[in-house]
Amino acid sequence: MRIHKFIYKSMKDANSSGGEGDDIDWNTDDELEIASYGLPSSNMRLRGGEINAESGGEINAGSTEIVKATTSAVSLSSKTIDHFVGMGFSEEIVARAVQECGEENTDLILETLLKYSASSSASSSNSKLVDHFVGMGFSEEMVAKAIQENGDENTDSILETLLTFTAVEKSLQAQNQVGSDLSSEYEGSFLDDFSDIDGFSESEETTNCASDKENKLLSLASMGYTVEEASIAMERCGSDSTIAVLTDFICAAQMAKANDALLEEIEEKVRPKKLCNDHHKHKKRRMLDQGIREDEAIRLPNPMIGFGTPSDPDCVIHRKLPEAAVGPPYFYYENVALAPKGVWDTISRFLYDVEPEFVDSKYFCAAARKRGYVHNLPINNRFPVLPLPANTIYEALPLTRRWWPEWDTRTKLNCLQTCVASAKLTERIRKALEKYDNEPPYSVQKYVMDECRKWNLVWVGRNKLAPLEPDEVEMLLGFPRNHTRGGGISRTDRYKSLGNSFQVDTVAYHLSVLKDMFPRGINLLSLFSGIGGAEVALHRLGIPLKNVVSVEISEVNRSIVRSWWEQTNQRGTLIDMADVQQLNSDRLEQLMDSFGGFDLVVGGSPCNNLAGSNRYTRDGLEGSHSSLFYDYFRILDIVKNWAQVYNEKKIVV
DNA sequence: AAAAGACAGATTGTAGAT
DNA sequence: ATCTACAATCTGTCTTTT
Repeated sequence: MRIHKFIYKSMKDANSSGGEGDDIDWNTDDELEIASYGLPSSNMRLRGGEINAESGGEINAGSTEIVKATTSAVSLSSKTIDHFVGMGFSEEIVARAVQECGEENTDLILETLLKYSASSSASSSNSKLVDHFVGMGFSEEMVAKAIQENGDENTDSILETLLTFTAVEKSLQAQNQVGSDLSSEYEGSFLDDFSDIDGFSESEETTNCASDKENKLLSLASMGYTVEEASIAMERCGSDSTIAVLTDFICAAQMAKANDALLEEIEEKVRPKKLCNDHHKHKKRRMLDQGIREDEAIRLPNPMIGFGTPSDPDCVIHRKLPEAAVGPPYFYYENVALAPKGVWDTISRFLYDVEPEFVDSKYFCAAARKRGYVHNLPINNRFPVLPLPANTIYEALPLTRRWWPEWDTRTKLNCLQTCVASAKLTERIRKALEKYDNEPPYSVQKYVMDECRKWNLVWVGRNKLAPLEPDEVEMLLGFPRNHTRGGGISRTDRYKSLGNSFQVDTVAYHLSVLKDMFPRGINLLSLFSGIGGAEVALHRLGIPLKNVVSVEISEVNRSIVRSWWEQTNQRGTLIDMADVQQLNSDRLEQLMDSFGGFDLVVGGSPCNNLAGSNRYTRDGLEGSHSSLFYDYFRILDIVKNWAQVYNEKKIVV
């Protein structure tokens, strides 16, 4: 508990220049500077070589790890003193501690400093005690109540009580998200209600899981993060995540918020000028605004060909990956390109600041599919799988050619989605067209074409349009015929599974560089596998699949992949499971220990809260499904850390 | 109960015009 | 530089049918 007290205090001190209440309060100049350049989490990462062990419910375990990581990450020599002073210790004390312990052993120095800190706070008088905790950011009222309950002797239990108060208060606020103004109301009432709430929480949360969760929450709170941040992080990353992963998450979230705050700050600065000198300054503000956004925000390329396509292979010859991103293991993450603003910035920031490769599959096949791919694969010497797919609608669906009118100039289909047009619609179109013997007037053509583009209709007879058959979608996406057919899957589910899948030729092109690197095959971790687009792509490339761990929530999809696996005479092992959220580090490490880790981690997390077609719950990356992205990150991070430790061991041996 | 059918705009970015 | 029109979009929910 002492350690927490200290860290909490030092964080608060470091952040004293701004921020209050629920807002993220990290406003030191250095951090804002980092944020303003859109720089990565990698600079902020608290990742040491040996912090991937799960904390076993001990309240101190998590934060001790962080302290170790932080200290070992800092270079020794003259910077040591600055480092600890920056943590909130006085220069005098640090100097003494360094003298006592030597410069080398930063852990020991920290321990000594903590002892100093603890003994000094233990000698405080009562009023000093109140000030002490108020200085930490607790309200006077709360502190008084806590001291009353615990006496003024035991500072540890006082702090514990305060943290519990805060946690309860915050969770109350979170539950009643009526508005930010409510906090003052709660401040008045929480003390009276507290005993009841306490009883409730104790009776409800007595399982190990819950107490571990609570401990982590408290650990994070004591590190200076708000309980709100901490609980969001635990929700996103899973409650069994290590403190390191959780702090990673929070840091990245803070980055995002800081970026927004910075923008607002600048706008605030310029806004008064706009008022006194309307037109001119208005323009200037826009320019400034756009200037920053252009630097910050990820923009979609036009044409959307990424780092090259089979027909145009040499767009970008070389790229430099951020160090934290360099594999092995290799990773490949996919989602819709046309996501709400800021989504790709967040995704990229989490995935080690790798720039997404945006590719439209219309450069690979006869249907468009605008997707972003974040991966750390080499991009030279890619090659397409053979046979090359049909490149136009005519080639893909030759029987439609006969009925295709002159005025329908489409050569490519639009994105293949999960829903198809109704029979009613195609009937309306037919009736509209039947009024005319020859070519319909422009207005009708326009109507028909709009519907054709919206629903991907194709001509199957005179005046007769139809949605694509599941077989045709299969073929267009590069899957073997009947891949999703039979075995108990309905037609509707086929459309749904296919609509949510990879375009195999596109993905295979990107993955093709692995063939020479892994002639004996790879171990694959496939998250959100769907109908196995990645597996099919690798198989079609002739890359042997040794061990495949496939995680997919839909039972019919798992069955499709299993069936494909058996039909293609695979020599490897397919392990499938349902829920990425249930895939914890213990299970992962057990798997990785058994066959030597993963060579590739593929995943396309749910897009339904990002996709433009969603009228109801397009909530962005924090949506109930799309937030599973954070599980991709969590799991990838575990795999990367495992690989790092594994490689270090290999070097030693 | 499961499957199929019908229908529900908004958020983006872009190209062209002013 | 702004404005405007236009195009694209791995969907959800309710109702009807099987």
